[in-house]
Amino acid sequence: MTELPKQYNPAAAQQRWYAFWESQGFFHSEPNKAKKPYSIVIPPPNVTGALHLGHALNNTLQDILIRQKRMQGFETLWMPGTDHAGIATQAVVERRLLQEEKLSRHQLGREGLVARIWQWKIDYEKRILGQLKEMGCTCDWQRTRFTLDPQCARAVRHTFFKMFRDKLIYRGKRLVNWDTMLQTAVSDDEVFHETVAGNFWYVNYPIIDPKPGEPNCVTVATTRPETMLGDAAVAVHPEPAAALDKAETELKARLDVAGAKEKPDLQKQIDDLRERRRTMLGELETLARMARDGRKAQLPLLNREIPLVADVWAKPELGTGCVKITPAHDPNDYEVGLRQGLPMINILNLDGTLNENAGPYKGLVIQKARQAVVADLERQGLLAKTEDREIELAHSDRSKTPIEPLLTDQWFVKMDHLAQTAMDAVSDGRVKILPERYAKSYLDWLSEKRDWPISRQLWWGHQIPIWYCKTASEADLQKAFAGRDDVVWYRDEQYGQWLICAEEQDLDESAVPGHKLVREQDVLDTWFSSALWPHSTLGWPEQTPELAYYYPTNVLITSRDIITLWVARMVLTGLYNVGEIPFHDVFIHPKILDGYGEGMSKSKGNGVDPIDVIEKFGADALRFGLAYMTTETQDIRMPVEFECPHCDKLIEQTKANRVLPRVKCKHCGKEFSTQWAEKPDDRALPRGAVVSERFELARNFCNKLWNASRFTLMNLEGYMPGAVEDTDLMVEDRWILSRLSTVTQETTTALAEYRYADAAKSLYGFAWDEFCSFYVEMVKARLGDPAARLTAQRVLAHTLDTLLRLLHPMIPFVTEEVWQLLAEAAPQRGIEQPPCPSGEVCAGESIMVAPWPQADAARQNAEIEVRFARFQEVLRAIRDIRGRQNVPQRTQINFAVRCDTATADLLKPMEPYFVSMAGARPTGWGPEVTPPKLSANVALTGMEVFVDLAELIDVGAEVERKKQEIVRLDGLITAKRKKLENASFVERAPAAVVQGERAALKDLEDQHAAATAVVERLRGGLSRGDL
RNA sequence: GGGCGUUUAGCUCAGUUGGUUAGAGCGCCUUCCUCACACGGAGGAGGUCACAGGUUCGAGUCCUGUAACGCCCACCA
Repeated sequence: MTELPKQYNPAAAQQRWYAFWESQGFFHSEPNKAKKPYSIVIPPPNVTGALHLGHALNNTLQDILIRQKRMQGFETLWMPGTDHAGIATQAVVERRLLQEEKLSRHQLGREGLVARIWQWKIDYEKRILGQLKEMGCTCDWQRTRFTLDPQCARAVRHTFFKMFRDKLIYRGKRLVNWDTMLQTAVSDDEVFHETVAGNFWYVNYPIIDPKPGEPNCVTVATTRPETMLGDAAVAVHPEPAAALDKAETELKARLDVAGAKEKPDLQKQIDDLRERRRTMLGELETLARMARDGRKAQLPLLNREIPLVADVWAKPELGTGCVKITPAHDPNDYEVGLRQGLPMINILNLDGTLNENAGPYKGLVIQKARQAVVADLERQGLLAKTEDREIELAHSDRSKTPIEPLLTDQWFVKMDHLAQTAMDAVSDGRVKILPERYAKSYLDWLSEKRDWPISRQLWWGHQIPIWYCKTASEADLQKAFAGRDDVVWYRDEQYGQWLICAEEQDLDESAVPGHKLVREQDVLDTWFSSALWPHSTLGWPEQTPELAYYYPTNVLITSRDIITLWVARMVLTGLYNVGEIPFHDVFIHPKILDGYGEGMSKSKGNGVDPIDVIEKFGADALRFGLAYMTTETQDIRMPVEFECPHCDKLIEQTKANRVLPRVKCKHCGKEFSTQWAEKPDDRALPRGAVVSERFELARNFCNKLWNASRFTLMNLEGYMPGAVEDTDLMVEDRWILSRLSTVTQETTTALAEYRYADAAKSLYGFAWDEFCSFYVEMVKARLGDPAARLTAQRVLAHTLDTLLRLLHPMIPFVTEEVWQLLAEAAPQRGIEQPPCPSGEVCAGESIMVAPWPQADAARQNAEIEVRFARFQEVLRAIRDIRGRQNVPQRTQINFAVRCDTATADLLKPMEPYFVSMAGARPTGWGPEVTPPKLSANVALTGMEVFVDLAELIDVGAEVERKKQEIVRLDGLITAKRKKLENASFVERAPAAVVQGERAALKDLEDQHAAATAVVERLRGGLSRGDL
């Protein structure tokens, strides 16, 4: 065979084998009654942008399961696709349009913009799917779906129609989060709060016709003074005294149970409250009475009369005790407005400018209006005071601009019943969320049962299938849609119109003769289509064979931030549409954080592109590294480095340099560009990849495996298939087969429980520390011995073969590369009788479809493992002495072991391995062994190893070392004796533990004696001048 | 304000139902380019397991409290 390179070359293998697998159709799945199904739907990545390391993790974990289940004989389907991500994608494309062409979406028009977004989608979908392929993902690409494609669109239409017909969808005026830049409503989940520096303005509203003893104005505090233009009232608590009492009682209750740290703060609050009672209560009570009397205040600037109202929303313990009520622009005030029957005065246009209700401020944007209002108030002497204050300001997640609460007409899904079904599915265990703690946030969120706002004023998405008609009578509709069950309608009394919903086909604007239908312009929330993903991709609403076979899917693997947005809604629509849960398990994987504990994101500049990792370390290393880091509780912290394109050295990424367009390499002094490079001279520089050295472990591991394979392949000449005779097996054979069986079991169980890190560590340890460090080393001699060679080859090939199969789901490329070579060099490998009857077991066309190894419990051999452990101990002792005495590797040393005869019998057969693995020749075994005059020793449990060092030894150093050891042992012995002298320990601890402690003590004492003896011998040697 | 998570070697993390002298990888030190592998081999240094109490014969592990960090949720003028 041709010589293999010393280093595994991932790039070539990746390209070759992915193309091969795909051409063989291994990824494609069809319903197959002869096999059990195993299916996963991908969390469809947004077409907003390219995938990052979080996606790489998510998809690696899915592919590992899919590949393993495929090998286990399941008919596996991994359903791929992408999400149109309505608002996110439109926002990205609009922003770019504005930047690069100075065009707004209105200049382009709906059709034009949607066409642009489609082009974006095509580009990014291609890039995303390409990234998944480079990672080795075995999705069934023939089934790739997109949440906006005709099949998904049909599912959306059917769901909407069904819900509308079932009266689960309604239209209503609600205060929504309004994004003035994108000009759409966004849900609470698309809003983030950010602390910004702001002000707290105190404004005086004059009282109309104050009577004697009454204040002549009422002061309110606000962070948003411009909203006063929409004020409908000023509220004061109806019973301020009682409210203050209540607040004080609550604070006192908290004071009683509070820790020392909080107490001063609480006490201060109580004092404030009392002060307030003294100074403000009288006036508040007067105001409450005035409110009951229907008195009014004068709204400054607009000179509108607004009522004083008594409402519990006004907390006497806060602010001035009075609060302005702006029902159309504040969620709480909205509630007050409803309670008090106040007018809802909207002062905003959809673009964030003020409308005619704002009088002279009409046309100003909010920021300008605020300045003008404040200035005018000040001029009129109505601004009582201004304070600086930090404000938690709501921002749109998409446009990053401040959210304005706005009263608009929106569509909603009623959640009460639907949410309950989704809660039940998790509560009763039909859907299992792992780790379990995440079930709590799922249930908490659903239990609020807040109606789901599903309309978005966007152009990119599923247009709501509703047509409005104002003029027709119900008889007209009945006539027009006679005999059709795919059209339903309801009366919208508020606007005096019909809402007509069509299940599948769009309605023509003249569908009702003599009347004009107008289609709803809004589109649906992107999660509406994502919610259907598990069944829409399988063909619902058709009863397809796929739906019958693959649904419910087995597991959903996703990250924790979309448990509510997505997971909960999938469960609910699955139950509603299909009548069955969408998946049995939900596995929530860790988040990837940078070295500062911050989440990775492109906008922060700390994001890592999986392709950069693949280019530097290989796809297998990416995958294995991620699996290795996927533990149950810990997020993955990953310090990030730039890789200098000039000298390949790594430069730590800091918060400072991660936002720069160019970075200077501290090693070679040359500059390179980053993702921020925009100016031509920045862009001209070579780009520095962003990577993390946390993948080195995995890269090195792949290389280690490659080299162990290389060794195996180099030694398979003359291989003959066939079973091995049990009597031909050497101790190391039995040992490695025993370990192999255990590891097979561990890996299988770990993956079944989504314990990826455990599976990876188990395989890593076995491959490196057992297979490479011991088995391969020990088998070397036999490979040169014609009589022993064949058995050695067979066990070696079998072990490597099994190891490759166990590793394949995690590192598919290198295992396939080796597997193929192994199939040529050692066909039909397998050690049992007969190894591979049909040849299919071991020498299939690809490791991808080879069977998953079965743990052979009969091969697990405790006795052999004990013998091996003793052997390894002695070996380590010899190497230890060689190391500490600085004896060169090539200098052979002699050693003897004093131990009982049973141990001697155990170790004697290992003699040749001491020679080959430690360059050490045994001179004696057993109880009779006497130490050479000048020797170094290591005392082990029931054994003492002597290395005869004659002229080699540095006696002074050895004595010093031993003295330190004695001190250490003294400490341990004292502690142990004390423990054993403790009567309650001896009485109450289990006998086995006590016995174990006694044995440990004896062992320590033996070690102590041995060390003391060695010191004496060495000193004696010195004093007699034997050196 | 509520909830969740984390805190173990310089760094990144394991540590199973409480039980001998707490582990790994990287980094560091010594040494070896020995015929699979320097992306390697051999050896070594390095930890009062965040802190304070408690339960227990025995606590990194269980309980309570404290602190720091992170995440999620929440309508406060």
